[in-house]
Amino acid sequence: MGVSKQQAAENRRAIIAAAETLFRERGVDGVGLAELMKAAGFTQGGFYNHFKSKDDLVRAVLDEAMHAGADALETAVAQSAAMGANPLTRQIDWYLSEGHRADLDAGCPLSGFVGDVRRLDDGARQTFTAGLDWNLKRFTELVRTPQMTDEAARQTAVALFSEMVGALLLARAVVQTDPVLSDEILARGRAHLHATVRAWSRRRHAESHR
Amino acid sequence: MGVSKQQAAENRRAIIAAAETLFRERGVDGVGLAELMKAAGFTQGGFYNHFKSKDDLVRAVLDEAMHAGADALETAVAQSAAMGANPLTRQIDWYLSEGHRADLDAGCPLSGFVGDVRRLDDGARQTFTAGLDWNLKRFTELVRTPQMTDEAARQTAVALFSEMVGALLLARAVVQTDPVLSDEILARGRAHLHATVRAWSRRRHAESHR
DNA sequence: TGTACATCAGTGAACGCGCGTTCACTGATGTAC
DNA sequence: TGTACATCAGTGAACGCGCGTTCACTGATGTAC
Repeated sequence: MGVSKQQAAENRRAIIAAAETLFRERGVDGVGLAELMKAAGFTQGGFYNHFKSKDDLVRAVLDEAMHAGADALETAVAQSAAMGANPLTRQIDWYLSEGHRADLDAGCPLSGFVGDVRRLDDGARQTFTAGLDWNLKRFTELVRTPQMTDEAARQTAVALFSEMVGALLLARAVVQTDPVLSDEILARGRAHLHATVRAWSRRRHAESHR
Repeated sequence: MGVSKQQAAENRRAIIAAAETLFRERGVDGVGLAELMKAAGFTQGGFYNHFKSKDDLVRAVLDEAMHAGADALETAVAQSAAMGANPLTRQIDWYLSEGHRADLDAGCPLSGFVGDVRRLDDGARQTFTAGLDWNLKRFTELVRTPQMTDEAARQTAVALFSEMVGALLLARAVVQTDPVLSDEILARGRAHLHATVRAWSRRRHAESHR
């Protein structure tokens, strides 16, 4: 068909975007290349002009998703700072919101792919691991107060994030069959995480008055 | 081949057991019926003597896994009681142990299937939901102390279990690529959950001295 | 700046393969008399 | 209790289908002169 290099690069991005949506909704194994290429607006054969194999695409999708997730977190933190809000509290509320539960396509890639990643190839697993690593480091900074040790901040960040992921996944797993239970899991997760955040600030306060 | 009714029932159980192992390791979509029947010691065609379809088998597997998971929890609680140990603390330590992380085949079915269940058919999702529901009720009883309200016990149980599931899934997702991070997630999960349990007993103590 | 040609992203048909499911058949089990 | 027959869990080949991948071909883009 003859297409400019710029157009080709855009098409590649379109394939990755379509694949990310489909993979998150139905799993990597649940989506064929023909369907995927059609969703991106192309025919099946063109796939191998952009990717060496389906595994290669999966790696590209994970890579893209992790970068987008990191960007989204930074944007949210910057917005919270501009509004004078606590970025951590806002992140908790967004993460365990009904909107995020429904937004499989574009939500947190760590919870989106955590169930599949074990079965993906080594490159995809490394990308996922790097994304989790970055996320936990960033959370550690958000959790941190001047009074906290490195150790305490890290401990808190890992525990907080684990609870966020667990609550979101459980809420998503049952939302179709028991929306009331699903809502309850989200609400109790938010309440508990808020209480935990409040508990530290109280502790910090107490320590600073010693 | 001509087989007694008892033998046929045992064979059905063997197929379910083989399927559970394979489904947990590689996902429902990642396992074919031919391979599955071979793993159970039969040829492909016999499958439909026991199940109406693959979806029917998936439902049977979920059902079996949920009952086995419930039995395992009751057994653990009874053992803890017999030893005079706190069943909740012991459950946390087991759940976030390296052994449970490695034991995909027979560990908690809720964390084992939470990633897949969204994509399974309605029967399987209902079985999963019923299993989660039971589990949260049972956890609420384990968490409960005479001083706690129903509401507080339920709140705590849901938050605890979410964190356990999230930490286990994240630890499993990265164990191959970064075992140090994986171990850290488990250890920090245990530490945080223990601290949370301790915090309630302190609070209960304080309240009872009012 | 204009012409000649190599590049390569696109098309769409085809490949072998494994999928879930169906089928005709076998023969010990289990039942009816 | 013994014989005749229906049942049904097993076998293994076959079905159509969609999978990931390969291929020959097209034609505008992009480069060399």
